[in-house]
Amino acid sequence: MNNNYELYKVFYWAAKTGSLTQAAKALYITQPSVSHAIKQLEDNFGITLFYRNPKGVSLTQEGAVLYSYIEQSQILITLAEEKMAALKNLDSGELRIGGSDSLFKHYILPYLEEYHRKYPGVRLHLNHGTTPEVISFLKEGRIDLGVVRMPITDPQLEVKESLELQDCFVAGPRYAELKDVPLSLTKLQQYPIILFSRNSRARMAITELFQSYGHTLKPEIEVGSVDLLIELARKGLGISYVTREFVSKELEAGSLFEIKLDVQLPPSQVGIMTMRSMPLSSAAVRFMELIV
Amino acid sequence: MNNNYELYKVFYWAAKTGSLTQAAKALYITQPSVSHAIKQLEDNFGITLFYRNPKGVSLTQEGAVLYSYIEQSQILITLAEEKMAALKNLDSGELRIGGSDSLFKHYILPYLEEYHRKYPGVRLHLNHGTTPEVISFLKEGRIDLGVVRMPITDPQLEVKESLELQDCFVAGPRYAELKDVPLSLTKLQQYPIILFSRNSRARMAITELFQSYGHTLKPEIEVGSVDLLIELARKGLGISYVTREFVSKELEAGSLFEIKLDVQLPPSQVGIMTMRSMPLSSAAVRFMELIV
DNA sequence: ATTGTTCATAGACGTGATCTATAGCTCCTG
DNA sequence: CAGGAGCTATAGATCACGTCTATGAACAAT
Repeated sequence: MNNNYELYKVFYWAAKTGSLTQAAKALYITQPSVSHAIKQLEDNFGITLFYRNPKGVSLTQEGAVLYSYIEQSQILITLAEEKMAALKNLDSGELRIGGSDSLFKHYILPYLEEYHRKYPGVRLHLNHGTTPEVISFLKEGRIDLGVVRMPITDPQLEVKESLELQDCFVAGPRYAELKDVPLSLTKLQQYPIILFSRNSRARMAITELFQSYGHTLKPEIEVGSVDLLIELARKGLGISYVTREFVSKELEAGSLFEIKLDVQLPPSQVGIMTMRSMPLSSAAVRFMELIV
Repeated sequence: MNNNYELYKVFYWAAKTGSLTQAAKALYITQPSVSHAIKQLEDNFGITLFYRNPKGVSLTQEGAVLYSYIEQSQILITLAEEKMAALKNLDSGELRIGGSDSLFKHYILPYLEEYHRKYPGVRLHLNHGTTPEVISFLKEGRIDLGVVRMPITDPQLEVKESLELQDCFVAGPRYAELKDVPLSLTKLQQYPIILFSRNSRARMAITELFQSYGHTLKPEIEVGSVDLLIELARKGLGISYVTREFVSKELEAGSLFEIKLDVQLPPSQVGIMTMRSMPLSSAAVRFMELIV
């Protein structure tokens, strides 16, 4: 009694339509094939499933019992196929992105809006965390892709550089005297420096830079949010180290200005990380296409 | 996207075991076959269903969605197959018999007891009614077989004669003077006759017999139950026309005696009716075997 | 009678599921 | 570090079996 499950599909349609001929049409096969399939089922079970009437077929007692199970089963399969089709053309599904709040706000957000407009059926999840946390999320399968600062060296990860950012020091009107005057690192350190407190890539990069010039960077203030970093600089509490692209509005408006240095600050790359071994969901693939 | 449902069986086992190799073993096919089947599903959907890990496979997001549907579907099919096996070897199912109460009580009952002992899983239904009613039940598919008096001439019905009965007149001690004295029909009619009231085969037969001898049978009392027929005769209220085999106990005990007639009363046949066009359920087939 | 249904059966055909063999990969172990 | 033991993927050959066409048989309706 090892039935090919395909036979149940035939049985389902035969029972549902009450006609082997109709079932054949629904399944795009010929009537003898249906006849044969039903016969197989009946032989395998050793039970007659249909009465053969002059104008079709009808279920026997036992056939009706079988149908009560098979009907549900077939409906589930149909639903499954519809669901998969929906997932494929992104009428449903979900996209889970990991990264820092600032990147979300200033880089990812416009793409997310566009994505959501195109695929309103896809549920969006944002998980913020530090770069190592985001990598963990990825490896645990909790997110589809991560948006972080380079460099990432993990061999398990596929990283695609997608955006170049330039970090810089900015200050508010209070320090107007520094405007347009190239500053040395030594001079800079005489002012209160405001840095991002968390162990971020950007923080590490600037610390290393100072060290390579023989300086030690000691921030006056440390904050946990990029927005706060900007706010504090505007209010004149010090000089903030921020990503230039994230303060473009303030720079244009004049509420902040960039401090020129006599050394070149290295640009930083933003990369999109994915797990090398894990195939991307369609939802994620489309987002990647969008962002490039 | 027109998947062979057999593929879902493979998918189910692959997902369930987390290993194509294990799935292959469960399905008694080879690992490449499983590999191939999964690939087909993935190609047809255009969606990757499994992550290929070094020690097996695991479901992707989309694969997990599919699994949630397919798992239910497959469980239903498994249940269906178990149910059908149970129906086949009569661990479940039902047997529905139509007939008269007297035949149930005096003829069918012992077979029903034996049947129930052999197949306790089969639910038994008895539907009593007159012969035409039983025939209707059969044609409406409300019973599997009918037990009735012959003759039955309906061409749609298959009838198997299974028992010969002899109807006779019986009386109680009150009429002891009639014992062992052959009686003519004319004489008989001088006594109060008790007949079954309903339009039964037995009643029709005896009425016809009287007519063939130029008499008209006018019962003093009519009752609707064979038991009452017997009871009234015992109490001396008249002479009952009953089936000899159904009063064998009373005849032996002496509470009733048979009245000899100078004419031969024709025997009557009991037949088991089934619908010619409808295959019998296994439960019914077994019962037929038992009763023959 | 005749025509149009229905399902069943027989036999031929060809696809496609399954097989064997093998490669590539990771992990574990001596 | 080499070798073994897992795992899955791929290629190519084979043949079972699902599907087809053609036909029959039974029944209903015109």
